Amino acid sequence: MGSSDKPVKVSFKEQMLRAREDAIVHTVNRLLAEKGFDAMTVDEVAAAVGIAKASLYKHFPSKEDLAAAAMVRVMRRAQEYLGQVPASLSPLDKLRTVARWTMEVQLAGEMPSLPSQNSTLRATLMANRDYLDGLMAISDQLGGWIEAAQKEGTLNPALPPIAVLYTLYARACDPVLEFLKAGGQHTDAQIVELVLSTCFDGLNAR
Amino acid sequence: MGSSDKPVKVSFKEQMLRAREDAIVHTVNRLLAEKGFDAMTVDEVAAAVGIAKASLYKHFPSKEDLAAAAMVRVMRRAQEYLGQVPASLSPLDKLRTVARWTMEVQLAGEMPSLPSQNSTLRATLMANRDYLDGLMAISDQLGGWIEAAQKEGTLNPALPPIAVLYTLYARACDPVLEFLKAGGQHTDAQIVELVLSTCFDGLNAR
DNA sequence: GTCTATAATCAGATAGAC
DNA sequence: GTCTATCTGATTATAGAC
Repeated sequence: MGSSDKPVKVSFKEQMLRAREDAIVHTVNRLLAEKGFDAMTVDEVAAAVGIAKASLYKHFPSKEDLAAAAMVRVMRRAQEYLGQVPASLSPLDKLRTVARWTMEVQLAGEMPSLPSQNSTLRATLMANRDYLDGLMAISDQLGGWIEAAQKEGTLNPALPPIAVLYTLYARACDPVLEFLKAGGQHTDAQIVELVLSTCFDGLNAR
Repeated sequence: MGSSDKPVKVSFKEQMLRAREDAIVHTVNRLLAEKGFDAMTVDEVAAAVGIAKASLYKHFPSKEDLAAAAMVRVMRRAQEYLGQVPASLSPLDKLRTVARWTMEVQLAGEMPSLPSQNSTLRATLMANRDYLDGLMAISDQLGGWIEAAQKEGTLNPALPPIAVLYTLYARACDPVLEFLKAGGQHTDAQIVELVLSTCFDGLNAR
């Protein structure tokens, strides 16, 4: 910091640092999706990235912060996706598109399973400004589409919007995808459409 | 074993043993539902039951077997419930009733979260005869109802029965229930009916 | 079978040289 | 910042007395 004589070199170093941290977070994201927070070990992360464990701790102060960075990354990716959803779509189609995207991310092995129980990760996330801001922004945008779709009469107006929102979030880490994939009877695309159908159309005949 | 002179006393001792093990398994079941397998510690279990940790290991050879016993118990409870579902109900109503029951069990804090990832627990469960038998029996019964409901035209015939089965299983540990409960805006009964509605009727308006 | 005490291991985190 | 080597605490599991 403060070296005003060699801006180019500093910038380069910072670029390398950034790239390294990106690689770390990417690896953490994958492992988080694959095994979950508890089963993921810091040794594993270090080995996968190809650096020593102590070096990891120079970048992130704890395992929780490591995971939090990955969760923040997911939030950012989601926000980017939301930003490019065609405005021409109906509110319901926007929601369907987003749900489809989350499932595709999950099938690609890049959707961290949410810290369902009272883990130490929960506390870290709830204290993380970037994570909470992202979550709020996403919830607001989806919430708007949900209410619009209900006004339009395409989404069941009897459901509280918050319940719809949670249902969509839950579909992003639905174990049904994993089960069907393990069954080996369907392609990824078929699995996505199946779960999308059960989510929006329900199990009942129409 | 083999004491043919004091059958009464032996029976009593076995009864005590059985009761103790029931208490253990019940505690494990609760902790498993509350925190999951990884976060649950054997010390915790021992403390909650009120016996020494070493005593636990006289009953169950490992933490995995402890958890497996709890999972087997859940399977048995499910089979008992299935056995008393009124035969007079339509196939669809049978499925709805079962789904409602699993959600009530979850809200009561007695539904262990499934070992979603490649945990050591998975291996133990897949080698456990009682668990697998129970799972098969349940799947067969539900599978029959699913196909009947599809033939009847009340359940969407376009869905592969296995996908419907997995969807019902997944609803048994749906995080939406926990989320809505944490929100504090709905009673347990309302939460169950909400999720039941989204499951069978879908999010779309009808 | 129950206990106390302890072994054995593993994983998160750190020290200190370079 | 990166490394090797180490510390520390938590956790599964066991030894051995009663």
